[in-house]
Amino acid sequence: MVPKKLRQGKILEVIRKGAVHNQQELLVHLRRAGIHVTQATLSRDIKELGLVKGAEGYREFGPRVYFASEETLRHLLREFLSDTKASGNLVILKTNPGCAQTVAVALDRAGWPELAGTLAGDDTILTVVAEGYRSQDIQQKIQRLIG
Amino acid sequence: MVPKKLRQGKILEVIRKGAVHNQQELLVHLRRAGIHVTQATLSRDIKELGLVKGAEGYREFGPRVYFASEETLRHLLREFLSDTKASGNLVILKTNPGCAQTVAVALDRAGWPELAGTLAGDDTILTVVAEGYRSQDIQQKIQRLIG
DNA sequence: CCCCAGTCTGTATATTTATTCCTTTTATTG
DNA sequence: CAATAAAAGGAATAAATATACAGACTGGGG
Repeated sequence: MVPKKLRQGKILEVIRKGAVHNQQELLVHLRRAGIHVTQATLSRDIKELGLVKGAEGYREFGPRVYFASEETLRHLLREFLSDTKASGNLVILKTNPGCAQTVAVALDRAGWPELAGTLAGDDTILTVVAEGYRSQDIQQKIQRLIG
Repeated sequence: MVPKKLRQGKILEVIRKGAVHNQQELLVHLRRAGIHVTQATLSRDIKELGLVKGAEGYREFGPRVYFASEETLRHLLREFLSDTKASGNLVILKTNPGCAQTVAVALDRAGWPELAGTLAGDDTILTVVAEGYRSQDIQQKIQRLIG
C-alpha cells in the first residue's frame, strides 16, 4: 500500500511535468510509477490538493491563506516564489501563476516594518521598501527566509 | 439572439461575483439576465474564456497568450499600446481597456533582461526596469519595436 | 441570385468526474 | 488485547461536462 502523502506528492510531480487532461490519464501515469489506485481516489486527491482543471489540463491554484505567521510565510515563499529582484526602492517577486495575490497577502500580514506596501498581479508582486531601508537588504532577507 | 461577446462578458461578470460550481448553475444565472443558452454552449464558452474549475467553482486563470516571440509582442504592442511614459525606474504603458494583462504577459514571456517585472491592471502596465538599465532606454526600445 | 466556406448553436450522446455505499485498514482507549 | 472510532479506498452509479453531428445564419465571390 502506497501512502497517501506519497501518492499526492507524485500527482503534483506529474501535473507539474506535463499536461494531464483527465483522471484516466493521471491514473496511467501513476501506475507507471507503481502506484495503483482507482479514478475515485484520484478525484478525491485532486480536491484535497486544490487542483484546478482548465483547457490545459490540471494545474495547481494558489491556496487561500488567512493568517500568516513568519512560518506560513516561509512555507508559501518556498512553495510559490520563483524569483526575486531588487530595483530602486522596489523588490520584485515572481511567483507561480495565480499565486501572487496569496503571497502578497501573507507578506502584508507578516507586518515587516521594512515594507511600505505590496501590490500583486497574477504572478508578480511589487514590494515597495520603506524609507530608510535598502531593497537589496530586503531581497536578501527574503532569500534567507527560504534558504 | 444575444451576441456571443456579450454572453461571455456576462459569464465573467457572474463568476467574478460569486462561486459557480457547475454549468447548470451558470445557465440559471444567465437566464436571470435574459440570456438563454444550452449547457453545450456554456461548455464551449468556458473553454474559449480559458476558465478553470476547482473545488471553489469556476475561476479565471492567467493569460491567454502562451508564447511570445518578439514578433507576437510587436503585434500586440502595435495593436493595443496607446502611450508610454518613463518615470524613475518604471515605464508606464497605457493600453486599450482590458488589454493590459495580455500585453504584460507577452512582455514577461519575451524575457527581456532589462525588465525586472511587470504588473498589469486593466489598461495600465507598470514595468519595473532592472538594476543597471535606464527606463528612458527601455521606453525607446519599446517605441522602436512598434515604429 | 446562388453557392461556398465559416461561424454559431442546439440536440443527442459519449466521456469524464463526483458521490454513495460498503469493506478494509489504521489508530485510540479502556 | 478487544472494542470502537476514524480514515481510506474500491465498485457502482449519479452527475457534470465535452463533443459529434446537423441545421441556421452570414458574408463574400462569381
